[in-house]
Formats: sequence, C-alpha cells, structure tokens
Amino acid sequence: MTNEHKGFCYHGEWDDVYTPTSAPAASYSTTQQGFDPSSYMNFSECLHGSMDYNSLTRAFAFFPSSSEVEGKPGAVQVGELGGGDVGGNSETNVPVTPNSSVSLSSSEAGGTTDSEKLKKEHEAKESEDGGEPSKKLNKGKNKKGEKRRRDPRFAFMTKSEVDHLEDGYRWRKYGQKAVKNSPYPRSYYRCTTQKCTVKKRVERSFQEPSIVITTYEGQHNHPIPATLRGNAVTMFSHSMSTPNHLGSSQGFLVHQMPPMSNLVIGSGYTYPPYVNQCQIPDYGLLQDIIPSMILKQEP
DNA sequence: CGGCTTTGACCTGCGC
DNA sequence: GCGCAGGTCAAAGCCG
Repeated sequence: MTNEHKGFCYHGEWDDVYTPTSAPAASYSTTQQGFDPSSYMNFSECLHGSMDYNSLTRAFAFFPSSSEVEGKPGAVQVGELGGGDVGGNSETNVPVTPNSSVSLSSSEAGGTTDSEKLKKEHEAKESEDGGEPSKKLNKGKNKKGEKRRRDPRFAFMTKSEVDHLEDGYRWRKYGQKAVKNSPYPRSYYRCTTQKCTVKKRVERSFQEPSIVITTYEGQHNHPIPATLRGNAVTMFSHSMSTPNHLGSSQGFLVHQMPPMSNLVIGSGYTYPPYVNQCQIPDYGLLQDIIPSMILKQEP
C-alpha cells in the first residue's frame, strides 16, 4: 500500500484543536506571497526541542477554511493562541518574518469573529489565572489547584493506511475515544520517554478516510531514540530542508503566512489564531518531501 | 516480566 | 444546573 503525506500542518495551543466535528464561524485565507526558504526547518526539529513551534509557522503555510473544517483535508480549526504561557516553552523568541501578509475573509474583517471570541476567551482565562481557580483537577494532576497548562501544538495530515505513523519517537497509547460525527476513533499517545510530556492525537478524517490527522502537543526534551529503522529521521530532515524538494512539490508553499507583525513572541505572546496553522494544499508530490519514516508502507 | 494496548470510568470544559 | 463531548486515568489483558 502507499502512504502519502498530505502535508497539512498547523500548530497552536490547546484550544486550537482540529476538530472535524466542530465548525468555526469564521474563515481565513492567506495570500500567496513571498516565502523565505531559509526559514524552513526539518520535521525532526519540529518534533524535537531544537525547534520552537513558532518557527514552524514560518516553515509551513496554512490555510484554514471554515467550509472545509468538517473533516475535509487541510481543514483545521484554530482557536486561541494567546495565554502567555506556551506550556513552559517561554524560550520562543522567534525572529519575525517581516514580509508576510494575510487577507482575511469578511467574517474576520468585521463584526464578531472567531478571533474576537477567542480573544475574549483568552482574556477570561487570563483573568481566571490571576484570580481564584474556578475548578481544579483532583486526580493527582494539578494537586496544587493549578490551572491546566496547555502546550503548543501542531498537526499535519498524512495520507496513510496506518493510523500511527512512525516519527522516530516512542509512543504509548493511553486512550481512545470515539469522535462525534465520525466513525473513526481518536487515539491518544504519550511519549514514553521519562519526563517527556509530549502527546499526540491521531485520528482519521471521516470524509477522507485515507487521511490521518496527527496532532502533536508539547516539545520533546530529549533526542530521538536511536531505534529508528533506516535512519528515517535523517532522511526526513534532509528532505524537509532541501529547497529542491520544496520547489518541486507543487505548492508546498502555496499559502503564505499571516502577518508576522502580529506575532508577538515572549511575554506578550499574542498572535492571530490562524497564524499557527499551516497547510500544504497540494498533495501531489509530497512523497518527495516526506520520507519513508512517515510514509512507511505496511506489507 | 515488562511494556504496550484496550476499554470503561471519571473528570473538565462548554454550550444551552 | 444539566447534558454533551473531549481528554485522561487506570485496571485488565495481551504479547514478545
């Protein structure tokens, strides 16, 4: 069988989860302007702590569309990205790409938008953080009544017949849930490395069952285990960082990033919700980009 | 026996 | 306040 990397990718923070069952009110579109190849990083860097998630936004482009969110490929829902806390990754001091631009849909341009709503939610959360915790987890976690922290995340879509794609790390499945309006369950994985809190969710698009949506949450604080088959990570890293591949991949960079001027990394850490999503709209030659590590084929 | 998956129960957040 | 859905826990079972 064959697996293709679908190339959709986004990253964000907790609530900006891709949820095939929920439809956002607003849609965003991005322009197709210049791209700086030097801003690319490889996938292993994405997964590893050597790269921060904001860099990822520079490495990919993204294109969330509300009309596509209902489980279609490349459809993502982005939510709040603020919060000032990125799961302890306060080192996210990312150089800003100056000449990015974005064109927003009318729903974004005026009136009450998702971003506004999310901003309000963000403000509510901030006020909540500053005040009394309204609710507490009481299952061992958050024993001190701390509000649950949410790590930055990114996700990508992969055309694959296998749900759990090899990415170089070792994962332990800790849960599986049925997803509303989807016949396919969502699986929850944790990195098995001690003290590594990275999680990932794997689900299958119910509209395109061949597409696997993988959402990573958090950053690995350890090297990739040396148990990879065929040094796949190296291959992947090379592929992902080779401009020729990018150039030949038929629109790997079709979509441009939103204005980075809105991207404030650090203490402020506010940027528009869509900034953290990225998508590779063309699925054609992504096998050039994605190595066998991810595109591994099952017998 | 250790590591992993499965699965039901439980918890949290959110919308109505 | 209630119900729903997502997320997590943890016991039980499986497998090498």
